[in-house]
This record gives sequence, C-alpha cells and structure tokens, in this order.
Amino acid sequence: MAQPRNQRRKKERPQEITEAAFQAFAEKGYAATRVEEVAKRAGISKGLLYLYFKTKEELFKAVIRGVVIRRVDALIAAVETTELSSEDFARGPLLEFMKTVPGSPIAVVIRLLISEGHRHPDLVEYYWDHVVSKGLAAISGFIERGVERGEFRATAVSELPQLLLAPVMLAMIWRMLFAQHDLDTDKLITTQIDMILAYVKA
Amino acid sequence: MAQPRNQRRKKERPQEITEAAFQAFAEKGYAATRVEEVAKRAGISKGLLYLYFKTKEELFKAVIRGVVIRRVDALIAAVETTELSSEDFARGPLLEFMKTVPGSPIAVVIRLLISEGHRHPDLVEYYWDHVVSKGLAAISGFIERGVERGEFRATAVSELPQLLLAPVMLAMIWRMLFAQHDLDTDKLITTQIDMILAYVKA
DNA sequence: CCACTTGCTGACTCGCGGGTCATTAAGTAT
DNA sequence: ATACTTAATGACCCGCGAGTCAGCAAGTGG
Repeated sequence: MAQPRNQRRKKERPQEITEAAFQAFAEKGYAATRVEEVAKRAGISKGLLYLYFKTKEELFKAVIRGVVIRRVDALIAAVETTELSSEDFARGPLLEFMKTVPGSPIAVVIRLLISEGHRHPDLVEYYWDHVVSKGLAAISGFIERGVERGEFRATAVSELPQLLLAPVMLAMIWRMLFAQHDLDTDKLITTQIDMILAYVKA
Repeated sequence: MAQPRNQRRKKERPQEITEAAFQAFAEKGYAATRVEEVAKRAGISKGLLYLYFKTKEELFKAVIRGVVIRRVDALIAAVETTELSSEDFARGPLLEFMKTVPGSPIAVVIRLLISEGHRHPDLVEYYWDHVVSKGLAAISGFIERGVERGEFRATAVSELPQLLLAPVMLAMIWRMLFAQHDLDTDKLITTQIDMILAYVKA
C-alpha cells in the first residue's frame, strides 16, 4: 500500500527546493531559516538538498533569481504594445499592476535584499539589472511618450519615474511592519496616480 | 604614562555601549554583528557588556529605543507652533525635515525593523506608538488645518498622510540598496510636495 | 537474479558565537 | 595599611546549525 517514499526525481528537485525555500524565507527571513526546515518543506533530506545546492547562500541566490525571472517583462511589453492613451494606460493596466506588487513575491525579494543585501552585492546588482532599471525605463518611456504626444507637459516627473513607485514602496514596507494598522494601499496608489496625472497633464 | 585602562565608569557605560552597538548594527545588521565586536568598539570586554545588558536582544531593544527618543517631537512641536501658512510650512520646515530623514538614524532603525521586526513585535509596536503614529497625526493635523483655513480643498490626502512620506520611504530604501545608482532624493521629495500642494490647493 | 549506478538518507562533525563565572584590579572607608 | 565592595576581565562552556559522508535502496541493464 505504501508508495515508496524515496522517489528519484532529479529533474523536479531544484524547483521544489527553491519554492520551499522561498516560502520559508518569506516567513522567517534568510538567517532565521534552517536548511533542514527547507528540506522538510520540500519533502527531502538535508543531505539531498546539499546535493543540489552547495551552500545555503547558493540556495538563497537561486531563490532570488528564480523569483525575478520574467517578472517585469509583462509590464514592459504592455507599455510597448498598448493602444491606450498615456492617461488611460496609467489609470488602467499600470495602476492594476502597481496594486498587485505589495502582495506579490517582489515584496518578499525586496525584504530579503534589504536584510541580506549587504553580503550579496552581486545579487542586488542582478536585481537592479533585471527588474529595477528595466521597470524604471519602462515608466520613463511611457511618460515621455505622453509628452511627445502632447498629452503631458515636460516636468521633473520624466526624470523621476520613482515618483510612481514611491507609494508602492511605502505600501510594501507598511505591510511588512504595520500590517495590523490599516492603510488603504490601493487608495494610496490610486491617489498618487491621480496627483501625478493632474500635475503633468497639459 | 599609561592611564589605567580599566576605568570604572558605571554611569557612562550604557550610552557608550548602545552607541557602539548602533554603529555596528548600522553596518552589519543585527544578526551578523557579534557581541564581542560591540564590546570592542565600546572599548570594554564582552563580560562587562553582559553586566549592563542581559542579552543581545535586550541590547538591540535599548539601541532602537535610544534612537527613537525625541526624534519626531521636534517636528510635532514645529507643526503646532508655526506661524507660517500651511503651504509655506510644507515648502519650508517640513520639506527640510523630510530631506534629512533618509540619511538619519531613522533609516537605520527602519532597516533593522524590516530585518528583525518579525521576532520583536513589541519593538515594532513601540516604534509605531512613539514615531509613526505621532508623525502621521502631525502631518494629518497640518493638512486639516490648511483645509480649515481655506488654503486647501478637502481631498483624499487628508486621510493619507502617508503620501507625504512615500518618497522619503523610497529614498531610504534606495540608499540602502542602490546607493551607487544615483537618484536625486531631494528633488524627488521636493517634487512630491509640489505635486501634493498643486493637487490640494483651493 | 545479479551486478552496477546513482538519487537519497540521517547520524555525525565541527566551528562559531551567545552567555557564564572565577578571578583581578580599581576605588572606598576606617 | 587593611578590609571590603564592585567594576571589569577573558578563558571557558555549550547549544545550535551548516555542511559531510558512509551506507542504503530505487532504478537499470544484461
């Protein structure tokens, strides 16, 4: 009746392990997570984990990279292909995307990078290259297009795409620390978009 | 010629220790900082440190509390006593205060709370009570006063003082992670104030 | 059924660092 | 000087958890 518990599944293991690790890191942080705990969640032994990842640190890096891949690409593609006016895009798809970020794996990654980034500058750089710089470029491009089309004035906002991200950032940190004290993060983000559009509209 | 190195200075020790610990935590984070390292920076032995602080965790709490004390009180007092119009106050003292935050010890505390807050919910609550809620109340009050005076319209901003803090938050995180990639944080904050004022002005 | 490869296990090692305590030395009172 | 108090030291203890490895068992081929 009993299935053999020791299934041999070399291919699937790495993903299973990094997923288990992601959950554990999300809950407890990197330092406080025991490798054995990750192994248990993945349903394997500690020894096997070390067969796939040489060190705990390497596992950490694999987790971050795994989450990052393909994350922002959807947004960039949307910016480039949309038929909407800049304002409608900002109030529509962009706003929806921004609302989802604080509850997404991105927030977990940010927290891990804040906590452990010191000892992994290469990872921070990786995250910069694959997520932040691309995302900022997409937002900048979208604003500049609005300016070119005559929808927007030329303002400091063009060089400061971070203004769009600021309430998202605050919402993320808020959830991490003060989840119990309510804050309508959606309204926060929406109001910021309102303000920015009012500010830049021609 | 040699001063006796073992000076007995019971009174000064706690402050010296928490200051050393603050520096160490700021550089390496809590978990990665060795108690002996703190002792060395404070110019004392590890044993003596444990005479003043029962555990590393208690030291951590003392550090946070020490930084927090008297931090936001100046801002609150300024809000209550200023003779300036709401707009002038926002563009003057408030803006100056906000610009200083990302480089101040507050940023260090935020980082520590993000990293270690999980295991110290009482500290997060303490920080909430003594800094965040007070600061938010001050900002809210200042906006509402503008509304009462007829300087401002009634907008969502009144219930979302976090909008003022959002670029400060982003600037802090930016410095922690991407210090090498430049961002004019002062301009970011100033532009946000500009936008908000344009948005709420009657 | 047997020999062989290899995914997998879990008991073990070992260094690190938080925390202790016997001892010393600085200050104090008489 | 002498006895006493207490700030201060640093060698030591010990648990925890990252990383190892000898052995096991699931698959594979003949």
